[in-house]
Amino acid sequence: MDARTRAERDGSDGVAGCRLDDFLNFLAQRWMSHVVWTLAQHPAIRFGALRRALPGEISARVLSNRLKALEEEGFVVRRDLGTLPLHVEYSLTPRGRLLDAELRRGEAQIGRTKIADAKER
Amino acid sequence: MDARTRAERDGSDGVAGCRLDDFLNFLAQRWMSHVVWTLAQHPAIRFGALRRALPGEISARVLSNRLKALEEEGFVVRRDLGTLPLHVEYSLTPRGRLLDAELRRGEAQIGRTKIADAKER
DNA sequence: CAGGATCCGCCTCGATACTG
DNA sequence: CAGTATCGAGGCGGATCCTG
Repeated sequence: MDARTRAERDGSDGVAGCRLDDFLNFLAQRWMSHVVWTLAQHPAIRFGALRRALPGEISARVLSNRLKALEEEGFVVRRDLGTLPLHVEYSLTPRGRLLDAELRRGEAQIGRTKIADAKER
Repeated sequence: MDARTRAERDGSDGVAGCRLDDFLNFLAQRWMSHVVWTLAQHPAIRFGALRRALPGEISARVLSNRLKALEEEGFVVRRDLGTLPLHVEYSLTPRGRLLDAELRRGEAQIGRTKIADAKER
């Protein structure tokens, strides 16, 4: 599969907004910000607990994808604690905590701003 | 059509990340940040010029949608200058300039960070 | 020129079933 | 328990055609 960023595929390199674009896409993925937010409230948390801690129903598949992505970007560490029944803990890295701080800041900045849904009309 | 925000549909009201979620979705829509960035470089700019000023090819339909969304959120003003051939100018509101500043700040914060694509694997 | 209307492919997510 | 594999549905964005 094409592993390049969207900015790269667009040939829009060198123009402001590229890296930012990828960053926004990364964060805007469904559940992503919730996952970060929830991880930030625990020193470490297991897969199932994290899943239940999230508001609403997130499928295991998606949670797994998000955690993997976060890990790849260095926001999260995965710790496998032996076996049977499987125990895995996730926690934010220092960089992850920075991200959380940024998100909180963003939320504060938005303040009372209302943003309608992003649907096409 | 369902005009509620995703956060509302998820029943995740009251949990941190809702409004932020919508905001991220809003900004992460394709071309959105580029449109804001480009608008910020002109006091006012016409539809076609804006279209050509954007890096890569954006369809008229999508640009129209983005501008409409930005206008609805109070980031952009649309000025219709008489008729034939149609002339329409778009420009950022003070609030829109604030948004641009935030985006620039975000970009600076990201710095040399690389974020991989948001695709599923 | 500035868009609206349509059609359509692709991607993302959700649900379900399965495994070490 | 912590995932992976597979399938299907819905939504977003691109292309094309059309109009005041």
